[in-house]
Amino acid sequence: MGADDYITKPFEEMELLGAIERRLKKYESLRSSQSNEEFVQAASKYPKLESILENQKTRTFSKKDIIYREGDFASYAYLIQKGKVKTYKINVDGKEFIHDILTVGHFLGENALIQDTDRTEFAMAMEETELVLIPRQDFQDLIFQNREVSSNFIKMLSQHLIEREKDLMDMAYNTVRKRTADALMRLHDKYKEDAEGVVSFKLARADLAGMVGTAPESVIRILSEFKQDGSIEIDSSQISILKADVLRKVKF
Amino acid sequence: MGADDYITKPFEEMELLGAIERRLKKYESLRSSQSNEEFVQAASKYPKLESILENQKTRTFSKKDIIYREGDFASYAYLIQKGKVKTYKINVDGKEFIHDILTVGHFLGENALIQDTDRTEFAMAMEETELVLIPRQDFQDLIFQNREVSSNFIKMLSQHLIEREKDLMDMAYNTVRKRTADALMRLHDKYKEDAEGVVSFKLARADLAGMVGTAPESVIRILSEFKQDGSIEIDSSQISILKADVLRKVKF
DNA sequence: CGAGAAAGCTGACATCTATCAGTATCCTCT
DNA sequence: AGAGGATACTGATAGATGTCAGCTTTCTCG
Repeated sequence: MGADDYITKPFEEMELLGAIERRLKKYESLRSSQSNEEFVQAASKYPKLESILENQKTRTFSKKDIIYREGDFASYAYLIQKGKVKTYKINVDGKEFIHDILTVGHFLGENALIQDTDRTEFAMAMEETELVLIPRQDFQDLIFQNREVSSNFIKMLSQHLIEREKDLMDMAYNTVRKRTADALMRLHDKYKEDAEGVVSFKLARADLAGMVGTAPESVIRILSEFKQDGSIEIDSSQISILKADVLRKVKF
Repeated sequence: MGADDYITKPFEEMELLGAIERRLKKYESLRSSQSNEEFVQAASKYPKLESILENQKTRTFSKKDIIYREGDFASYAYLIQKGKVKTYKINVDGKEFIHDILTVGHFLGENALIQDTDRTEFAMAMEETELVLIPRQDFQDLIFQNREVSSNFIKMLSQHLIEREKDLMDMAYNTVRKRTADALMRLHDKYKEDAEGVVSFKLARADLAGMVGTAPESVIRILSEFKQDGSIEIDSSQISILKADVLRKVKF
């Protein structure tokens, strides 16, 4: 598959390229909305990529540190080695809209490099976080100088676009209640089960509200409904999903 | 710029490729949300492309004919030669959410070919419409077999993604009133001024509602407000934008 | 550990918007 | 041109959700 195209590249870059190709191949074969997380995890498990990344510069961030701001020049893409990061926009009234919550093994901030623009969103560390820095030029060379990779990137972006369009319709016509259930399911599918087979995660109500596109108070009320019917369990900011099947069936 | 890459292709394809490259270059240099329309118009003005397209198969559709359905195999991309087409999804309750309204010179249905999937949306002729058919394989060869084109496609898709993410936040936090004003402005920017410098277009309330993601009655009420303050003029389904500047400043 | 801050929660309330029902107007097709 | 259907419009109403205010619980950091 076009191996000749990068025969002259240094070893590290070849390996990283290979890993990203594989990541994209994997992605291509999946069509569900949780596929993003899956393929990124698949890539992060690739041992060669791991070893390369260990040799790179890293940087640490404390809770609530801003990693980059909307409008910033994009110097790096990042790989999360430890911690949790939210990417979000802020609207004219100062309300946050959270795009994504990323954890270990996820890539972060690559879009501005692909697009070759300034940052279009904010990224904030939600806890103590360590990131591997992938310099702008390295990343761009990787993406644009190989036809195979480019083709796969096109498909990946196209897939994301389709998902966003579905999100848009959901945002237009679904109730806050359903959107909240959907957000919980996205989180559910992203986190691992514990020993008892229960998925749980720590997330501020305000952040959940930012994912849903609503007010924290509304999220709180809806969560207590879900708690009433035994779908979830709440221990302050820790949310445990007890009945994912029930939540998935929420219609309004 | 990589002319060698397609030296062996037949003349027509070279020209079409060139036109699409130019289309993408043009796009790349623009960053506003109306750029999609602009670059497509730019491409359609390219005379060689026009002449090639004249030799292709065309097909006509009557008002309300469905051009393709969600789930269909995507056999063609289309170029609109005459008429008006809406692309939309339908949610579980049967409500339409309109992605786009496309007119003469716009490409249609190319996304499923890039993505290499079935249709993810519906397309319906809103009036008597004539489309040029671009066969699947031709289009895919064009897109994927040239690095330059691929790179530009990546940037284009990435740009669309950024726009959709903004749309998503707007959908989450803006009122129906503001979203309606925004939809009117999108239409305003897409249509040409008449002799008196006024932009007007014919659009069913239900379709406008489908663009905004609300009920037709809500759109009607909001339009009559805009009519009250002299921002628009209404003659049954014909809407004339009189004060675009006022509508652009609508906050809630 | 304790104080102060941050986050979670609850109730009251106003408002926006969806829905339904009914009427008026327009458009299409013969 | 005229009939019938589609579309536009209006009013009434109910329900969902945003906002504000105040209180409680939890967390953080010195």
